[in-house]
Amino acid sequence: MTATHTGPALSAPTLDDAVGVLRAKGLRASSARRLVLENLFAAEEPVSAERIADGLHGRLPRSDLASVYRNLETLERIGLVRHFHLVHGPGLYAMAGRERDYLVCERCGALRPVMPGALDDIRDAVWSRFGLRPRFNHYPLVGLCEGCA
Amino acid sequence: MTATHTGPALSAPTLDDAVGVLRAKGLRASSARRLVLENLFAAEEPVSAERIADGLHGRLPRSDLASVYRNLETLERIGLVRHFHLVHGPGLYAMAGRERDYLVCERCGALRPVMPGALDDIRDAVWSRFGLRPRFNHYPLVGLCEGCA
DNA sequence: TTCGATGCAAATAGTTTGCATTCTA
DNA sequence: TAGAATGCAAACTATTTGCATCGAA
Repeated sequence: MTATHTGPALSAPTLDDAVGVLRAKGLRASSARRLVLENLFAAEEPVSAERIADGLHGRLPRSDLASVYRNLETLERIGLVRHFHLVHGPGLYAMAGRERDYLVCERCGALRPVMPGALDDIRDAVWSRFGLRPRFNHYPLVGLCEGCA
Repeated sequence: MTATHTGPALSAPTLDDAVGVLRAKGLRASSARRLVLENLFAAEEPVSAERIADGLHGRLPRSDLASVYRNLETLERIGLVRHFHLVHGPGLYAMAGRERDYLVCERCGALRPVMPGALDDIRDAVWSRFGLRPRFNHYPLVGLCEGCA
């Protein structure tokens, strides 16, 4: 179906670890590929492909957008990277293990990140009622916050 | 924030009801607008703007895609129509009150529609823990089904 | 020295916008 | 008959693909 990697996040706390994973998978650690990883490690927040291509607004060298997309797809396929969507705008990418789950108010736009474990009860409830083990890190939970409800 | 109508779904079981709502809101019941409504009433499933523009594959006259989008936005703003997204592909539109919530398996693509009320427990749990009243009808719940987990 | 990866350009999908014209209320 | 809505074309955003070339293993 989707190319989404669904196993456990690979452990890659540093660029060198990530490069090690690449090699272990028989993939090449090209300079463009490393640069994508450098961007992801340097970014404190999840970033779009566009933002990676412009080197986080020039902090790093710029790279080709199509190659960025190809590399993000590769890195996601092997579990080093995850991407998700907010309500508007491009997909956002982060190193696996750094993701948060997001709650978004559809009226005021308030965005609340929570640690992935915070939604485990909810996940369990969906699993026992519907036989689907949901991840809430691909799409945010969209609704009305207390102020807007 | 978004133009999404967040109040209760308007009651419009027939085309004439919907036209009545339009007029009550001071909006015009142009023929293009009516045609969009006819498409939505005629479709058993939620449909894309493109599919409406081609008259449900020719069952109805075709209309201009840009106008279809504009009309869907108008109809959604006043609460007659809702749209949501699955994992891939265009947004899908349906008359308000006809929507389902969806559970999608990210591996095999299995799509399971449930009545909106079925997720009320989950909604309540999210509300009490996080102060967000989620709707699960804008994005599906994405995860792994029993077969794929 | 091979084949995976790159960079450029062009294509694609989905949606939005500008504007002169048409039609509803 | 005023202004809302239309239809066409063009722009736009996000993403993907084709292909000749390059470079990591």
